[in-house]
Amino acid sequence: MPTDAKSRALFPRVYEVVKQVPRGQVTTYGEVATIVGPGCDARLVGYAMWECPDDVPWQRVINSQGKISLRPGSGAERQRMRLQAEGIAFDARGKIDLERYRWAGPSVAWAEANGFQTLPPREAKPRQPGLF
DNA sequence: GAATTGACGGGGC
DNA sequence: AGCCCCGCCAATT
Repeated sequence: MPTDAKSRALFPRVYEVVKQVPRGQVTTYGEVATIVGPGCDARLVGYAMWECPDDVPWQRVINSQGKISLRPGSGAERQRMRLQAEGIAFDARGKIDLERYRWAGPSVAWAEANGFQTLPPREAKPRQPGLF
C-alpha cells in the first residue's frame, strides 16, 4: 500500500477531522482533505481510512459522487450497513443524497482552535449553470 | 524505469 | 446520466 512517512504524518489530522462528522451525516474525501489543509489530498484521505482507529467513524466518508468507494467484498457492505443503521438512505443505485446528508464542516471556533481549515460555503447547486 | 493501480476529484463532451 | 481524460502520488509489477 502507498503512503510514505511524510503522508502518514497527516493521518492523525485526517482522523481528527473525521471524528467531527456527526452521526447521520456524511462527508467526502475531498472535503476532509480541504479541512486538513495544504499537503493533504483526497487520495491521501482514502489511504488513511485503510488503517483507521476504532474511534474514527470511517463509514461517514464517501466519494464526491455520493457513493461508497470501497469495492464489494472489501468492506463496502459493512460500510453501507453502518450508514443505514444511522438512518442514511441509499437509492436503487446505491447512492446517497449528498444535498441531504452532507456535513457542513467544522465550526469556525473548532477549526481555529485546532489548526484546521473551514469549508467554503456551499450554495445550492445551480441546475442551469451559466444561463443569463 | 515505464506502465499500472488505487477507500479520489473535476472538467469537458 | 455516462464516458473519457488529466492531475494527483506512491507502491507494485
